[in-house]
Amino acid sequence: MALGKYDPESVEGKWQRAWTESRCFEVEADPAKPKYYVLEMFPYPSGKIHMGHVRNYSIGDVVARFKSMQGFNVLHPMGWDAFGLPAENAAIKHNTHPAKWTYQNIADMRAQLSRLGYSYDWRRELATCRPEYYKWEQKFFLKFLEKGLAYRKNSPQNWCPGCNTVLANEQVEDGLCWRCDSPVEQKDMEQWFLRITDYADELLKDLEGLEGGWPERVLTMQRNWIGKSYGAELTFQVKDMDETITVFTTRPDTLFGATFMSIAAEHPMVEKLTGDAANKDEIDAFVTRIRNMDRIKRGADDLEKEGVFTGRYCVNPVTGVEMPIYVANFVLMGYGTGAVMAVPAHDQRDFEFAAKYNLPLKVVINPRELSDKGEVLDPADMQAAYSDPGILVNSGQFDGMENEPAKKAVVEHLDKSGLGKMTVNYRLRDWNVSRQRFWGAPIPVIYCDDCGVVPVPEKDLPILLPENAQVRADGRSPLPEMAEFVNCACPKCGKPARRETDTFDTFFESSWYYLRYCDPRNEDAPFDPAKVDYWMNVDQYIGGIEHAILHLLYSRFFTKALRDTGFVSTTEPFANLLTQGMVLKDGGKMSKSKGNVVDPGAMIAQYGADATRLFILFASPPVKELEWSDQGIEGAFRFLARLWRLVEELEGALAPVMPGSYAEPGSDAAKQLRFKEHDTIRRVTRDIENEFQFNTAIAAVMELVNEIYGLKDDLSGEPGALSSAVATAVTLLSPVTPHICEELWRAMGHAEPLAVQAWPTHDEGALVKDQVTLVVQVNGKVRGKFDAPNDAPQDVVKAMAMEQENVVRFLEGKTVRKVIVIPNKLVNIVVG
RNA sequence: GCGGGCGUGGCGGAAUUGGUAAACGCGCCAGAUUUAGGAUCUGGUACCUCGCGGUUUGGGGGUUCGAGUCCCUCCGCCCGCACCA
Repeated sequence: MALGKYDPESVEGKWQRAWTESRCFEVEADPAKPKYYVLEMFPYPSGKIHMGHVRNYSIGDVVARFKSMQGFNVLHPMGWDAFGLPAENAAIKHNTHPAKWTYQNIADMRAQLSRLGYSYDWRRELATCRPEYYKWEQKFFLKFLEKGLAYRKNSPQNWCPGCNTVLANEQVEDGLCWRCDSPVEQKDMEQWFLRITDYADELLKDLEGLEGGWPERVLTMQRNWIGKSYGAELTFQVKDMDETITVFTTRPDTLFGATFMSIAAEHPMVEKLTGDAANKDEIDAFVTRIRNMDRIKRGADDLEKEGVFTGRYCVNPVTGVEMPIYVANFVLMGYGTGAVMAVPAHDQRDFEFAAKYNLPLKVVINPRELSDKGEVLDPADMQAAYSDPGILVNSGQFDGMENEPAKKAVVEHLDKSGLGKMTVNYRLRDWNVSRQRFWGAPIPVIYCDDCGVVPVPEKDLPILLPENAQVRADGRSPLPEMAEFVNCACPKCGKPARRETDTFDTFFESSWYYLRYCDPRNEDAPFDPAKVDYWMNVDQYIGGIEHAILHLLYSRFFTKALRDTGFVSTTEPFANLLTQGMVLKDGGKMSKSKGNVVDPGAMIAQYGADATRLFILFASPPVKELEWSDQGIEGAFRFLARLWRLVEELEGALAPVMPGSYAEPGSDAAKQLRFKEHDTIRRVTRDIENEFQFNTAIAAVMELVNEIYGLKDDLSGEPGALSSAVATAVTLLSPVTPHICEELWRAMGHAEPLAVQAWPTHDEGALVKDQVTLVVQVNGKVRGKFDAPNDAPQDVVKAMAMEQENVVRFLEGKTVRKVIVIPNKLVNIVVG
């Protein structure tokens, strides 16, 4: 069989068909075999794959093929995160149903992905918008309701006017909608929440177990997001009212210095406190202004502190001081209790606020240096709050204590009268999963005038998204207007009732898809627990850093919630996480507006899938950003053509031997090639296994190919040596560029596909050289090189080093003080 | 402010973890071959120097026979969180 010219298109099509026909990537759970689950974050079916997808999925494919060749039973699935807004917006634009747009895009993208030759088990493909899929999350929701993990409440929520829906806290970035960048507003709404805060501590603690497997950056981001802080809740009596206000503070040790109180504009007490205030109008105007302020402005750190006095006071429980209560613009309802005891001497914000409104400062923490001198900080001298540690003063019985132990002592003192307790506070809020959009999974509850909120009985699932819905031009969901959807009978009393018209946040779907892949066609259950037990956890998860908090936190929570509702036994979904870097062009992100988008389809058409994969894996290590280079992909193509020509030239001489199989004594050239061959096996295996350093693994194969080119003429009489080395190069490269490698493997005479061959292992014996080259240094500077027998005795090596011509020159007239010998590597002669 | 990461040729990036800095590739230069080529092959390519040699991993200092790698310090860049009480 003559190879002819390298034509990627025909080679790639041929092997893609061959893999499909041989079903070599289809796998089943088999407890007798070691498993490996490699998963790439599934795409949103936008219609077109981009270079980010190619990078993500190429990384995953190398891992999958490599592990498979190493003998693992590899689960490598692909599917579609198919609910979401773009489908709805496209449907509005083209006056069609979101499903139609979505399924068309899925078909298009599946075809594009297929052209890249990824080793997916396509039988497991899923789309989250299919009732067979979302049915099960409706069931999960019912279980969550039963367990109290889902609940409904009315509260101020993030409203995106651009998307016409609420957003979870995680979906608001710098006050803007994560999807459309509209400024997010606050709106009081009745919504469904999942109690992710119940898991705050576990989510935080279990991050320790992910150490090493997950990037430090992601762990840190999750820790910050959960935001655990230790402190106390202290309760203050409102003067002349039968009301109390509870604050959260990390500094209970400064309680004696609390001179006023600040509460958030959204605090439920505002109305009660100001009901009969003389300046009620002024207060209301202030509260309204702050509440309507856009989030970016309100969150800016240069925003001037301002507030308004409510006319009410509360009583400091330890000093009896009457503390004026202010509504202040810097107090957030979403953190702690929405009320802060103000200690202007020891908190910078309170300091600034006190200066503006002329409120008293009281020093209660004294710097140690001053205490040692018998002095006390004078409020009149203070230019800023003193927030460092110190010794308590002006604090009654606690005077003289260190402030750290005083925290506990003060709280214990208050605890006797029920006014204080140590608490832990989290920044994390419960997850709002309601969305006022159409293209999502319906939330399975019914509202009955008599019975209230009634869960849909399990037998009535799935609640289907109507196929005859007509999307509205204004973007609002058509569901509330659809009588046939809304009107239903109360499952409890049978009277007419109304169906919930909100749908789930799309992150609900992506929080468990990795479980469904284990058993995607199950019609009786979300998955067979035995299959999930076999395949889970995901051994290697690969995706973008943008999901560091959103999807990755939700999925971790979901796994724990499903564990507690009896669906799974695992507690963390993803053992190892690789966050791949972005693909850039001209130093920036590829975007339509910049006009710097490189279309993968065009690259594949011009250079082939193999060259595209090779370049994207070679140009940069996976975690780093990758700068797209048109010359770079050309170079990748050139290398493949060079490899092709090598096999073509040697074709008649090559025998279908296994990689690394040549072991005859042979000529020096054969020995040299054999060394390179086994060294390459060692390096490539190590580079892929340890750190996914595909770039250096590829470089190693290139070196081997260069070596074969250099030695081939000397080895024309030893075809076995050449055959073995070529087989090695082709095999080691095959996870990266599988098509061309299959073709060359076949050209060597092999009958079985390369994809199902065993990954080669190196022979230590081949790495032992008779002669080694050592470097001689004089005072740490390289002065010569020489060859010596492998593992020659130190004395011999030392003597040889000293005899080197150039070394002699540098030793002249000097005294040798010390000679350091690193066996088979280096000699350093220290002279003085 | 808090936390995480990074800094190596013209460029992307290597360096078996303390042992020849710049592997591999891109680009560039020269030559060969070719009707021609953006194809292919050979050689060169960190900087200074004709050369001997000297200098070089953001700057400075330290440990060591030996430092890109370890320690201290300063500078710069990127990312995340942030009026968090």
